[in-house]
Amino acid sequence: MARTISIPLGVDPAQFGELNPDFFKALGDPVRLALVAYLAHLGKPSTVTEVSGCCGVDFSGVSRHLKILREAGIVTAEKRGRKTYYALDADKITSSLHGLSDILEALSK
Amino acid sequence: MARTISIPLGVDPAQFGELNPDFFKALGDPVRLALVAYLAHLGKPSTVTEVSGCCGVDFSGVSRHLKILREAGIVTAEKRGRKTYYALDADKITSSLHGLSDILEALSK
DNA sequence: TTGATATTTGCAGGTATATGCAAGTGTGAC
DNA sequence: GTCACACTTGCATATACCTGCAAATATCAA
Repeated sequence: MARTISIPLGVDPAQFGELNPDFFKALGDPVRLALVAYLAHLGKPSTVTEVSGCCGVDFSGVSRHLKILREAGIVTAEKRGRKTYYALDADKITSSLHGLSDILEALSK
Repeated sequence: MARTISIPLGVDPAQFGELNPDFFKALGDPVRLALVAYLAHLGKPSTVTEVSGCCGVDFSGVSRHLKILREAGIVTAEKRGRKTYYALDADKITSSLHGLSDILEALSK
């Protein structure tokens, strides 16, 4: 699967912010979206064990989902001892959303 | 596939705006994201034929992709004669993005 | 009516994704 | 060292998805 979109002919690549399908794909799964909501609810870096059980999936699956979220720049992962703390990466999420907001702004002009 | 996420235990459903995985999943495909960018570039309601050829997929595939984008509330479709005009639905996109922005705001508090 | 245009849908293929269970890795406690 | 803990990864299965081609539908033009 492509990591970035191929800019269509006639579209100025600089016209819009970065548009990465992997970012949206990562959020396009109900479990991962629930994990994001739950991480926001907890409001602090949390472990796989802590967030498991909120989505009805095995913790191994949660681990995999968190990896996908991390690779998409949605969460950060920090290892401390035998625990890994996952937290929302607000800055990266914001910048990933800019591509879309730019499109909407361009439309209203 | 679930249409909405199941709210994790301990999360107040009213705390965040609507979070629909189908919205993000629709944008999580390189072709569909390119279509969105191209529709924005054209800046006007456009037909399947017009946007086809910008993504290297058969027009039948483009038709299917546009249907997915429509069902996700990203584009509108209006039939006029034998043509169907697709256009970005800025309002719906904006409101779908609010769920995420709400999360980010809640984090910074 | 006949034919061209515009789009949608059925079908079949290949590929990708999500899941649970079990096994593996690494770290800390004793 | 030995054990439990926290997490990750391999494997197998089932499901979902994207794609092109061809056929079907619908509208307009002549």
